[in-house]
Formats: sequence, C-alpha cells, structure tokens
Amino acid sequence: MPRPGKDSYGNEKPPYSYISLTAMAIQSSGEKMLPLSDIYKFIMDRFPFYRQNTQRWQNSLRHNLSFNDCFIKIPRRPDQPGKGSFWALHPMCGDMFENGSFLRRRKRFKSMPRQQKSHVVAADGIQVKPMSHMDAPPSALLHEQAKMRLSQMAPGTHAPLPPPHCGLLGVPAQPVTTKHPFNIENIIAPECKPASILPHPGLAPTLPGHCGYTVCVTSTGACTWPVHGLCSTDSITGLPSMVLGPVAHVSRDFISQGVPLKTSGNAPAIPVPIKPSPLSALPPPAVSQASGPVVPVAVSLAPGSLTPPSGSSSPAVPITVAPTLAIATR
DNA sequence: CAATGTTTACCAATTA
DNA sequence: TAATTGGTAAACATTG
Repeated sequence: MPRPGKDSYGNEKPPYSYISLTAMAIQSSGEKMLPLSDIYKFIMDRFPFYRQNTQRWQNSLRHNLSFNDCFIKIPRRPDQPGKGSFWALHPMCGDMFENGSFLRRRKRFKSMPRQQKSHVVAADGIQVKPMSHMDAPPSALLHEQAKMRLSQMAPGTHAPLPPPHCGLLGVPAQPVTTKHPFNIENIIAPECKPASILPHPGLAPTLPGHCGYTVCVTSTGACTWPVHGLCSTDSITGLPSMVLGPVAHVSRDFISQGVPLKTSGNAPAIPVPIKPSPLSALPPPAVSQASGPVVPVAVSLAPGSLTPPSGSSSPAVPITVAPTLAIATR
C-alpha cells in the first residue's frame, strides 16, 4: 500500500481507485480505522485533486464503503460520541491489489461469496481465498498485514485460529495463542495498538473480572444472558449475531458487543464488523463456521434457558449461558 | 438539517 | 464477448 506524501500528484488525479485511497487512509491511522470524515480529510490532504468536486467523489467513496465487503463498519463506543461509525479494512482483504496497480483489483473481495466451495472458511468465519491466488507478490503495507493475518487465520496452510472456548457445546477449551487481529489477546496486549472493545448499547457496566464479551449460542432466535444480557440479535432474522456452538443459523449483521475491559477512557476497541453478509451463503452448521470474527473467549455454559423470541416458530433451546464470560487473555 | 450510510442503476474500461 | 470492476448519479433511510 503506497503512502503518498502531501500533494503527491499535484492537481492530477492520482492513479488509485477509491478503494485503494480509502484503504490507504485507514492503514495510515494508528488504530487502522477511521471515521468517514477523516477518510475524506486524508484524501484531500494528500491529493489536491480531491479538493474539488467533493460532493461527487465523496458520494462515490461512501458508495464504495457500503458496497465493498472489504470495508467493515465499526460502531463508536459511547465514550466516543460523534456522527457515523469507524471504517476499517476487512481482516482478509489485504491482498486485493495486484502488482502495484491500485486502480483495479485482481478480484473483488467478498466476505461471503455465494456458493464458492473452493473458498475456505476460516475458524472465525472469514472467507479465505484459495492459496493459489495468494502467491502473487502484493504490495507493501497491506500485504504485510494480510500475511500476518493469514498466517494465523487461514486453515490448512497456516496455523488455524483455535476454536472459541466452549465447554458445554463440545468445543474443547484451548489456550488462546494466536495473534488474530480480533483476538482479545491482541487487543489488550500492550504491544498491540488496538482497537477498543465496544460496549453493547444499553448495557450495564460489567461485573469486575467478567469481560462479558458477547457470544450467542442458540439454534433459534433470540437468546438471553442471565446476567449480562449481552446477546444481540439480528434485526431481520432475529438470530444471534455471534455464534459459538453448533447452530443452524447465524446472523446477517455483526454487531459490536462486549463490555469494556478497562474503565479508562482509553479503552481499546475491537473492530467487529457489522456489515451484513448473505444468509444464503452460510455454510451448514458447524462449530467452527460462525459468521464473522469469533473472538476466542472462554465461555462457560450450563443448562438453562435460551428462549426464542415470542411468536417464533423455532423451538426453545434448553441452554443457559452461565452469567460469567471470562476472556482468556494469555 | 447536514452528515452518514445503503441501495440501485447505468456506463466505460478491463479481463477472462 | 460475457463477466467483472470501478466510477458516477441519485434516491432514500438513518442519525447526531
């Protein structure tokens, strides 16, 4: 990913697509995510060409942000009031541009391509391109990042992301050892410039020692958390937004969840995508095939009451999640 | 109300 | 030549 300086191209149109410009802006930020206004600012700052006709290109840019799966939207924390969300790059989109050409990508990135069996779903549900497409020399920063990410996320050729801890549902608990960018370890690790854990809207402060990072385990509709009430449900399907167990469906939206680990105002943030992904493209239920990044957290589950939404035809799931969700940090 | 976000449609250029 | 990708316009919804 190029890092053009100020006025790199004078008043000429720079040889970058909006996607690469946006990616550049995001990459240039310390936390690898920016609000829309800062993306505008970055582009206008470096490319005088874009100081004119702002309405036109900004509309195009917004279109790109929404339209392209390579960008994910990250809600603001309540202590970061402001308009609009933050935008970040999808963890798996680092290898979009080929041979230094930032005008046209080799292939449009799709987080959930429809019926492409050759693609691999990583443990966190993020789509991975077949390795044969990954060996072309990509460029600079994005590539490095992607490599780093892929090396921990792509199953098969790389060390897979360990499944989330989930006692009752048959997923063996494993120590969290990977450096997945969405990994709690990464987020709270001092060397990792992280993003912040995003409190679930309307949530009461978490109990001391309990992170309360959301995981939903159900095969039907809404689930309820006895203490934290953390589970968000998809607005359309009513299904949980993050899934740990052998579920039948996962949600369309990824919604930011969790409660601050620290009470300080500088709490880092987890970039949790909330971009919808097509339900139709979802693989059959499997523990390791949750849609969206599943943050490896330690979860204890016990029999109890997860209930579908009233009026739902889905059967109730006789599961309760224990009130404590502890993040395994090391 | 303005900024932000989503979606659809159309077209041109490029690629397979 | 069909499919894909990128750019643009526009309508509309949402949000602070």
